[in-house]
Amino acid sequence: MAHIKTSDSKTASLRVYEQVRNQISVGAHKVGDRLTEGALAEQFGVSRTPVREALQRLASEGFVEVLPHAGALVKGWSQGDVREVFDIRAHLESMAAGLAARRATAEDVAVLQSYCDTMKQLSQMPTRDVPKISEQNRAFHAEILRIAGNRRMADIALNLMDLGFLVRSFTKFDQGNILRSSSDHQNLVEAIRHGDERWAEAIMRSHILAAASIFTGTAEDDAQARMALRPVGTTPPK
Amino acid sequence: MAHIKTSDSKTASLRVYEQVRNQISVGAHKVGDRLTEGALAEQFGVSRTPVREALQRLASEGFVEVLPHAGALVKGWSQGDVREVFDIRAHLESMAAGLAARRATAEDVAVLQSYCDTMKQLSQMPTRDVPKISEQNRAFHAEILRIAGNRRMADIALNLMDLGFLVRSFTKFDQGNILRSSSDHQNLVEAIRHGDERWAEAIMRSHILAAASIFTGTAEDDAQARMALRPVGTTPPK
DNA sequence: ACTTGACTAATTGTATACGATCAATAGGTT
DNA sequence: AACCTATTGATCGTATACAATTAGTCAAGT
Repeated sequence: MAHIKTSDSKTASLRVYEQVRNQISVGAHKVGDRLTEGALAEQFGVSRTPVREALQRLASEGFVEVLPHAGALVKGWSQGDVREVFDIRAHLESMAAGLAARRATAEDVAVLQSYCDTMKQLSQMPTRDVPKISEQNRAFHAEILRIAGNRRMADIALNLMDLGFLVRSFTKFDQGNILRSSSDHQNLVEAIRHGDERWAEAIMRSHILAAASIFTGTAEDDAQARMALRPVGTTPPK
Repeated sequence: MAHIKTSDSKTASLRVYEQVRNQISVGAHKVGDRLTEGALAEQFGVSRTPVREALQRLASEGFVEVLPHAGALVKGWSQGDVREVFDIRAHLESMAAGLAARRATAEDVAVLQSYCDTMKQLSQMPTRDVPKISEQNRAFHAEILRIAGNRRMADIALNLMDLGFLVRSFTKFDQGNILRSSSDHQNLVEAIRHGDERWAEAIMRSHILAAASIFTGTAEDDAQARMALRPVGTTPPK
């Protein structure tokens, strides 16, 4: 049996990559699960080759860790990992906010304002649609990175941001946190509108470090994450 | 013709990756060259599969760009690209230097000092062994990143540093630049030895921005690089 | 001269097969 | 029991074959 014709024009590698990535981020694969090439190939109805490529990409982006002959492990996050990622983001994105403040055009500011407004609306609705808020949040940050004009930096920062979704503790974002975050965004728009680099940098820094403290302060639910995690820092390539 | 048994224990993918990477960095493949999977496979006596993996890794690291059906292009560098990379490095590595100043043990400082001494010796020899100096330089920076204790950041920064070898304008490092660089390193060791975060950060920042100006200031040799250049209005050093 | 369109050769994308390698397990020895 | 060693089964690393896609070419039409 050969071809169930997939009207999907993308390559199989990409489809598998996106699917697995999504499965991980919604928790379908828990931390420490072993993803073997054969199993995934069967699940998606493709051969091992595209699965391999997908896993390698996921590994290079930090979502999984491939062990030589033991399957790919879904990576867990220690508090140290969270701290690492948010530290880097705090530096890179505050730099980006500063650049954005210097470079933003009127249209850029308008776009930012619109993202900000949408998020404000969402955050005030009684039922918090956390995934949607999260999406708007990502778009807002991505837009600032775009305006900053350093493509490489944007790629790095966005990847780090997406990695954060591995820690799917959306519940940690209570109403108060969301409102504060939304307010931070509005301040960022103002700082950028006025071209105030220092202010923009400072807001972004505190904005991200605040998010970091939410995670590191209350990281309780993944006991399994910590268990599955080998004492960090030691990737043992022989 | 099947297997020439290579006593090399590494995987073929890795060997191909390293070889191609090296070939690019020493200029055996010029900017814009098309590397096809088949040709590389034949050249290295392996099948296309490991070549594919090597190329994908090289692409994810920015050394080449894979075009869907036209082979992998060896990437060139515009002045904008150089500016981007050094901007990011300036932020990440100054952050690392600050962390290192806070965390370094006596042994750490000793190691740094030894790298620094070696480099000082090399830089004072009449015949500049630029590759060796470059290697020591990399080791020095890598050590600071290691001491900083943020492995992710170290990975990112090292990759950016290695990317710099694509711009193989070693000749641009004249005696003066090398001596200044060596002196920067000694100052960095002092700052870290005294646990002076701010000082370490500042030195690293200026150290890297100085290197950036060497590249951007005299990037003349790639005509196509200039063509790809956009009047990117980023950070005019005042 | 310039565009258009079909054709061809080259290249990648994917499937499959097989051997190599390693983790896990069982069994024997001290 | 604790330790070592041989076996085994699962999993990967690589080679090879084939299908799908597209870049490049060239001739015909405007």
